[in-house]
Amino acid sequence: MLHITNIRENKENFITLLKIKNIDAADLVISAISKDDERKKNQKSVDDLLAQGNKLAKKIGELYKIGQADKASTLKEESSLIKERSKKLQEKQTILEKEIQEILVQIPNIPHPSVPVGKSDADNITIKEVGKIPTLFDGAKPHWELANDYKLIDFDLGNKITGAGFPVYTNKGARLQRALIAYFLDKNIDAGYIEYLPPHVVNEASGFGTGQLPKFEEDLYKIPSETDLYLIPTAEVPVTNFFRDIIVNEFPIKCTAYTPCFRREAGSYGKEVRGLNRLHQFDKVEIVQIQHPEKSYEALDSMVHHVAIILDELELPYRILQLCGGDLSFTSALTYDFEVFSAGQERWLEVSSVSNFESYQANRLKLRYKDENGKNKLCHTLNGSALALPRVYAALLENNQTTEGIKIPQVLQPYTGFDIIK
RNA sequence: GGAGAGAUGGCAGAGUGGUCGAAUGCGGUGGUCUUGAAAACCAUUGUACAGCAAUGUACCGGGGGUUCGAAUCCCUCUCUCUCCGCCA
Repeated sequence: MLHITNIRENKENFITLLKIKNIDAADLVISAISKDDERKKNQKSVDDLLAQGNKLAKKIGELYKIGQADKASTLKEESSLIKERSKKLQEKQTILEKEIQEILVQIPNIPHPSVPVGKSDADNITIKEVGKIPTLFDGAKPHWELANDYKLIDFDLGNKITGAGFPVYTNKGARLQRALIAYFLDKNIDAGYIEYLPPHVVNEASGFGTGQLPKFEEDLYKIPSETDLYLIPTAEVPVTNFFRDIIVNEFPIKCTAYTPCFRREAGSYGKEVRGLNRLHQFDKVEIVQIQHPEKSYEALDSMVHHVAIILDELELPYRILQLCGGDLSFTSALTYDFEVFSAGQERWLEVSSVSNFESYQANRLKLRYKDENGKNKLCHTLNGSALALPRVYAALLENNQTTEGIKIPQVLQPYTGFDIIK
């Protein structure tokens, strides 16, 4: 959510920049500002009235003290009247505040000026392509067939106990999954990230803090109870919300967490979701940074670099994309996607998304720091996957298949305890 | 599941109807002293909104109520703790 004073100060600029996201926000921006004008005016009336009431109450108190309570009755009446009037104005104020909030949550984050214009993922810009696309032998297979042949993943079993999109990993398949998680976490810890193992369920306030709620409720699994809870769609939600309502005094804050992620993914069917390509539950290791606004883009670069190193080590061919305005998420100002080439399907699969949210989440979270003048300012938040498991897993199976079996990259071998799956 | 206690500033902890945005201690910041540091001493130190400012207003877990006036009284919700039961 954007801050209203920020919108006031950058009105034209914001409207222009939002066009990069293919959004015409002029009406929203204008109505937010005019509602806020009204809010300010009304606030002033309320404050004046309350000040008057406070003065009266003080006077009455003094009269009582000096034993002239009889003189207080007209003042009391006056005070009652003021109270009635202020109550009405306060109700109006509450409504205005709510209306402004409702407008603000509809305005997406402002894209960074460098974000390329574009309609869809077809317009994303390839920044870099690394590694050689492997040429496979005749009879090479996609990962869902490999997973079945080598008894690594049982999709049917998951289907039976839960439903489509909830695979069961078995034997070396489970071990490989666990190895990847441990390897990713170790890499992140080595890079200075503190490991957390958060709850996999969050409350509504957390969902709001990172921007999933209220707009994207249909993407989440909800657990109805007296206080509604939500299964996390990413570790970003619990981890970033650690810092809700906090004034931090040291930068950067770097966190990493492994969690399963739960997503409804309503409306995606067919080839796109085959095998591990798109799941309702998947494992992911996330990195999160809380940064000083002046350092956040530097941090974004370092996160991109960090993810690249991991993919280098895994010996997977990958490319880095800068998302165009049309593909950029609601809350992001700038996002780089990582895609690995999965040779069995001959397609690129997104395995990481690294974003700077600037102060968009921080404003919702009330996550602030003290600047050199002691004034509270909003922090910047960033996060990225390092990495999402299933598609890395798919690419490893597909790219490393040989007629002898599936070879495990060297860096993973200490974690798996085997170097080939036969 | 049963019974009880509680929620106050960064932390600890006072405050039961008016002078309380809130004592005190710790911590933080600035200063004095010191070659430097520590100690000691002095000062300062919550958040948000409105305002150029002076200042005003709101906030003592959330919401509502009583009252001229609420951190303080009442209702309600949430959460935490203790004891008993159950249990990984």
